[in-house]
Amino acid sequence: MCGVSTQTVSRVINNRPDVSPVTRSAVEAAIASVGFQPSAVARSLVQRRSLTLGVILSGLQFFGVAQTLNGIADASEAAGYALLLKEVDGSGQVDILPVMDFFISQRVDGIIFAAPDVGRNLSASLPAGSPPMVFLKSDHSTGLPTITIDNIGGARLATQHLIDLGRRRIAHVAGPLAWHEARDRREAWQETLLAAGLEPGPVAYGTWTSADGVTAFEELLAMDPAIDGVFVANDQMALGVLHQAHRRGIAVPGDIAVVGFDGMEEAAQFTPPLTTVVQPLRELGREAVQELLATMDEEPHPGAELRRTLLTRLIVRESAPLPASASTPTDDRALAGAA
Amino acid sequence: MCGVSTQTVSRVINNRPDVSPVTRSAVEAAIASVGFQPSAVARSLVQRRSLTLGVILSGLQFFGVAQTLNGIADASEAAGYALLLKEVDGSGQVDILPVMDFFISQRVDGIIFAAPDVGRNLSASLPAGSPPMVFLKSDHSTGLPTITIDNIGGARLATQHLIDLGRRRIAHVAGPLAWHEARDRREAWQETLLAAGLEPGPVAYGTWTSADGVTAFEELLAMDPAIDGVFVANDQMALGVLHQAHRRGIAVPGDIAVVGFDGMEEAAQFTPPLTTVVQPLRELGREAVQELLATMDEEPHPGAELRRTLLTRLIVRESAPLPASASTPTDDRALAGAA
DNA sequence: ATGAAAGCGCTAACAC
DNA sequence: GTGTTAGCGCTTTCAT
Repeated sequence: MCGVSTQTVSRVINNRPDVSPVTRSAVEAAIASVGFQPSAVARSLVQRRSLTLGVILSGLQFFGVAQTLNGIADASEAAGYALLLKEVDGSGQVDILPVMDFFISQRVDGIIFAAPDVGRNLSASLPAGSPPMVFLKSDHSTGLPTITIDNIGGARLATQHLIDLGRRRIAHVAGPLAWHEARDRREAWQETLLAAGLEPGPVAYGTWTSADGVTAFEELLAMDPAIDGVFVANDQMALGVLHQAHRRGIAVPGDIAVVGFDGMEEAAQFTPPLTTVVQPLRELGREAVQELLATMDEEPHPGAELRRTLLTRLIVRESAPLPASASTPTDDRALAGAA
Repeated sequence: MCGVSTQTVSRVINNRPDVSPVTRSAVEAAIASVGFQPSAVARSLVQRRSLTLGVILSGLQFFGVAQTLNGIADASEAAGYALLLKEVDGSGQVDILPVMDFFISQRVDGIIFAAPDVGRNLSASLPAGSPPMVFLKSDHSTGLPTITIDNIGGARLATQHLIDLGRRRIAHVAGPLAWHEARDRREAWQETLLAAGLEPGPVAYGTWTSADGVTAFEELLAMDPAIDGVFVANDQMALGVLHQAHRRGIAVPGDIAVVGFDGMEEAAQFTPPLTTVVQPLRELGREAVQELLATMDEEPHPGAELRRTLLTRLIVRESAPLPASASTPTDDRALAGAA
């Protein structure tokens, strides 16, 4: 100590009121001169909180995941929390337990789970001292605190739009069914068609990539050359569909109308510009953080099950334009439940 | 303690040899039954290392950044290191010092700096107890340990390809000059043209987005309607260029040939498929981690300045096809310096 | 307004 | 093989 000693320094650092101005500035000077940085590690140890949130995700290369992380980083930064990142292998079921243990040993104050899917057995076997968690991509049926995009509503929007356009033979390009999003979108597509008295068209599968969109579209055509509409489960695969249609001389939307899902910015510059369902993904990330912080504040209610759903909206562009007789149904579902 | 006491437990956890088998299994049983997780925080405190790497980046929404992070996560996971993530605002100069202080207070073992640019004054003013750092996006002139993509070589490759194609009026769509990548690519474009005895065409600027590609292309046409080739500084903006060309009835590559930069997977499904320069970004992330770990091991050489450059390669597609008389110059530069 | 003592959960160094 | 002692750098509690 270059003057007085230890306890007072702590008080200065934490801006406690009970320090005399002269002592304070003396200490501050000393700190600055040595370039001293208090150890967050030691502080975490004694205070039993790390001001750190754990994030577990997979598939950073996908638009949606990166976008969500963006929102998470944003909100946690604003709240003064650091982010401990864990990317897991996306293929196959994620074994969540080791990751949980890791986060627990790191004493994170909360965990955001944004990997594609969780083992069903999870809720039962959560380690004892687990910090609060929020799940972003599971379905609500798990009984875990969950925030999701309204995939069902979004897919319904997309499919209904194709129906309103007068299409009758509507196919679907789905994502890998290990992803909850892929299941929901396919489901809603099918139900919407049935509800409209139409027979569902063929389904092909891809792994979200644009190259898969190409092959999936080929499969659809092979299964039924007469399709006049396609709902594609994400924008990247939709790009592949548009590409292959162009290559084969199939007019979009003339012969086949195409609707995507994601709302990535680039979709407006596809050829033709893509009608797509916009997901509030950044919002999703922010919500997750806020929800987590809220949960941490009020420990009394461990039973209050969180199930929030963020709504989507349809952006209509040339790949599946408005019906001729339309009024203004562009944003027929607002972004509710947010902020 | 449910049997013996503290030190032995530590030995069991760390798999030390000097524990009797019976004691070991007893302790392990106890640990499992309580669901005990050792505190990484306390361990960090006493060992003065956190097994954590700090990553500072901005612009997660951009293909390149997310891709790099992917590589970083990959390699650090493999090496048993956790990742502390800090996203900063990309617009304008990043004030790195607060972030450094944050990381220092968190006692990270190393720092990867992947934000667009660093203040020139940095090298001088680095805090005293800074852990080893690696810079991914700065140019080598800073005197800091740096790993970069060979933007200059890549841009040269792209431009030369257009020249070889017989184009004579070659324009450029550049990124924001605050990014070192944008500066290098523009520079190399210009030099390559001059070296070939051609006058550089017009330059327009964008902020990496596909929408900016549209407007930038319009600006180029306004400046010089006779351009017959465009080198675009990233694939997303190139998408905008292709889109706008199509909209205006300009044939690609017939009237104007287009070459991008990034090598994003989707480029193969653009209309027409995009000729582009592939960057080994995931590799870049991995290299960064490995370099950092290596530096941490051998403290003796603080002066050994690291300056590695990862080479790019050109993928030729329809937007700027091979010259008619070509042999096989597709991969005329290999991915050297890697692995 | 300041200091002294104790302890957060672990490991290193040395006994035994 | 196992226990003891000490201390990592901080904050709490209680004296002064």
